[in-house]
Amino acid sequence: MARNTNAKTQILSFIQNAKKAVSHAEIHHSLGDICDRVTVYRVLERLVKEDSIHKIVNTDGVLNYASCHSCSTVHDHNHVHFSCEKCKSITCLEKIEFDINLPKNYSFSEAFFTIKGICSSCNSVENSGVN
Amino acid sequence: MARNTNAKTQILSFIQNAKKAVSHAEIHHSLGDICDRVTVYRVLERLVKEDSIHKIVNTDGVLNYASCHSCSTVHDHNHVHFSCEKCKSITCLEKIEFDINLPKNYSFSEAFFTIKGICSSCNSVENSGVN
DNA sequence: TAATTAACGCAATAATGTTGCATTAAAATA
DNA sequence: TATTTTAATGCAACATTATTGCGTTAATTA
Repeated sequence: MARNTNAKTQILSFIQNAKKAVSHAEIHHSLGDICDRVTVYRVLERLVKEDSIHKIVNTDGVLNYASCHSCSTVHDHNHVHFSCEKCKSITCLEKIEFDINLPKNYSFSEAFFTIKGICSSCNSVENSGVN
Repeated sequence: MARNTNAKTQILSFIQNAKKAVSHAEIHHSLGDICDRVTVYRVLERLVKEDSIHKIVNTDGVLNYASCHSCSTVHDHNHVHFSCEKCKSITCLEKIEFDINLPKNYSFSEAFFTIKGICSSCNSVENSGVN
């Protein structure tokens, strides 16, 4: 049976409190010496398998992890992610709808939709002249 | 000014003839000793910048490269890619339409849409009982 | 054909991800 | 609570992927 270890608790908490999707490197650097690099990989793998967090591939190929606040019990992975070119944050845009009409004989399994651009808060900063 | 070298010619030709998007590793292994690993990286970077090929991030974070046959002069990157879970191929599904309605104050730059599933040819193989 | 310099090869280095195995500790149970 | 079980960890080694610097090669221009 799965166990609630210190590493798992802290990593999950870190991801849940983050306002954006975070990478393995960010987690490891931020949590410092609470556990080994390898443990972070293994905990992330476990959390994804348990459906506590989900994995997002950034547009540059970097893997990021996020807990989806709107997904209460079950994660709906088929929503759109937004990747900000300025602050590099990845956020969920769950409100966006899309239709999938695959060609004949294709089977659907999962959708990974990411839109690149400038996020709301970066646009505000830009407009206000502050940086 | 940009130069047409042997490495560039062969790599571009390999990508154009491929029926699916190919990774750096696939290109380097297939073309063997025509050039160094580093050169492959640099040629791919150049080809992307020149808009001769485009870069696709697979759902597992692996970068793949493809020349888009339907994009004659200018590449339209905002179409959907299909990633087959069985044969691992990545193909373009340019016919799929989607609407993007970003929330207030977000700016759009580029869309990366990938759908995971089983492709047509793998489904046919499965149905015919052959493997 | 000579000059220019983009592109290359090679070596070194960094970053990222994986595996094996002995040890540790979470939680089930006696 | 003490003991047992084994999931989870740390550490070392290794594999893969990506980047950088620099001297050399060769594609293009003059």
